[in-house]
Amino acid sequence: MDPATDLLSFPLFHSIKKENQAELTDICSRRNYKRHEMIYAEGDECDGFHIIISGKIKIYKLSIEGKEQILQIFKEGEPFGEVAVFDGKRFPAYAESLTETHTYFFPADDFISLLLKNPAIALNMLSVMSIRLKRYKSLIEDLALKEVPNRLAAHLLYLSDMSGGTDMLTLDISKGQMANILGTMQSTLSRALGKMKAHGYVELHPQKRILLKNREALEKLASGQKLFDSP
Amino acid sequence: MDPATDLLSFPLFHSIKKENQAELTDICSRRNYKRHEMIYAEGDECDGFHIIISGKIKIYKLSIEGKEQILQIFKEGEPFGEVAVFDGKRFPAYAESLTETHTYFFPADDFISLLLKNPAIALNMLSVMSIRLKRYKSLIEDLALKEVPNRLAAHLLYLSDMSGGTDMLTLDISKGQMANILGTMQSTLSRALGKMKAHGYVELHPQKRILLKNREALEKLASGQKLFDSP
DNA sequence: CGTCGACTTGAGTTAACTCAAATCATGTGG
DNA sequence: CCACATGATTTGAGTTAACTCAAGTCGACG
Repeated sequence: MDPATDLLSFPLFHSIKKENQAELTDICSRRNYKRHEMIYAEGDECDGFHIIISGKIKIYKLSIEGKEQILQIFKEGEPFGEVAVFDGKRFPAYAESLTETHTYFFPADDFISLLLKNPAIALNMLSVMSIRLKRYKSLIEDLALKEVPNRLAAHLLYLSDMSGGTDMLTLDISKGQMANILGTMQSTLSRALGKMKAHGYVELHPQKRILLKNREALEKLASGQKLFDSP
Repeated sequence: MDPATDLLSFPLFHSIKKENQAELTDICSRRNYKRHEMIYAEGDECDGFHIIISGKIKIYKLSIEGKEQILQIFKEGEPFGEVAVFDGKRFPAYAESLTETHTYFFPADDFISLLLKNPAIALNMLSVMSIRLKRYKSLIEDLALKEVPNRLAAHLLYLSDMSGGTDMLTLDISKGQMANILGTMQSTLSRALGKMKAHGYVELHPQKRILLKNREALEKLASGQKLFDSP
């Protein structure tokens, strides 16, 4: 639990210079959140960003009627809230813990001056943000160009990738939350999953588990092809 | 037309160190594209990124049926293609010139080593990418949570912002391309604009010009409120 | 003035939405 | 260990925004 060694284990800081390691430890502080606690709201002034030590949080937007669109779910090791650090002032979305969560918090100004002394970390940060941009681009593509079953297939395959390519997924969120990631309703998601089951592409098991049975078909769906309702 | 002074005029390079200015000039080269030329395709290996000297390009995704979703349109002074430089290997979307376009091209490796010597430029780049992430977040929000008329209102107000807050917009793209930005069909866009006109929110003028007549109503629409079909 | 691409309008269809009811899981206290 | 309560999920029925396809109109430009 020594912060110094702890911090260096995050990929973001691997390449920090020896002489700045103490500074890194100094500027960061620990923050703790209970389940379902608001970490920041859209429009809040940005004071810094977090790296997750343990737990799980969601970044989301709210419509005027209160419907939510989840932009991303972050787990241990991942930074969040960094956008507001570099572009200026305010958080562009909400952040809320899904489980009990512990983070290291880095004040914006201190972190920027650390970056100026450690360009390698700035490069790491650029790479983190690049990956995020990429993900957002494909989310936009999905929302604009694909229908729900196709988005669902893409998401299932993504989840499988994230857990090392296994065919037996264990969802760590409710199906309602998953619908919010896919930009649809719980009932629509349920029907889409039902159809996939009927076609033998997946099996639904208790305790939020889903078995992928026909990867090939799912890949086709994910790439935008329509496989349902042909005959 | 001296590249050296030219390059320094881009905000990205304002803070470059004196001793690296020559290097900056050395590594970059000029590229020229005719109207409607493909600059790179999704999945292409990334060799570097561009800054636009003059002209206009679109970044877009294609669905399997060939429908396009425009992610962004870039004009003079803006960098593009930088995501692939920092995260690795391949371009996540297509880039195509909309008009005759001239750019400075920076090879990825050379640029990264320049960044390591000029952390301030890395910070500028982080800020550029932060702004992009923010824009994508709100595009996702719009696509997932709002209907076409609301997205249209938001986009009109955005265009007005971009041109200094004027009420008389001059579109620099066709309505068909605009529909692709909004994630909808040309015909749907046309109907939505028609409704806005009928309600007196906008006036449609020849030569791609649109006059915003009721900003307040447009703001309400943009924030997700439904104003149509009440009586 | 004619032609070509851009835009609008019309008619019919559909994916996904809303709202509501029914069912299923899970955890708790008796 | 069972019965019930609570929340999550599924199913049903009706509605709607937006889609497709097609035809018609406008407008810019040679």
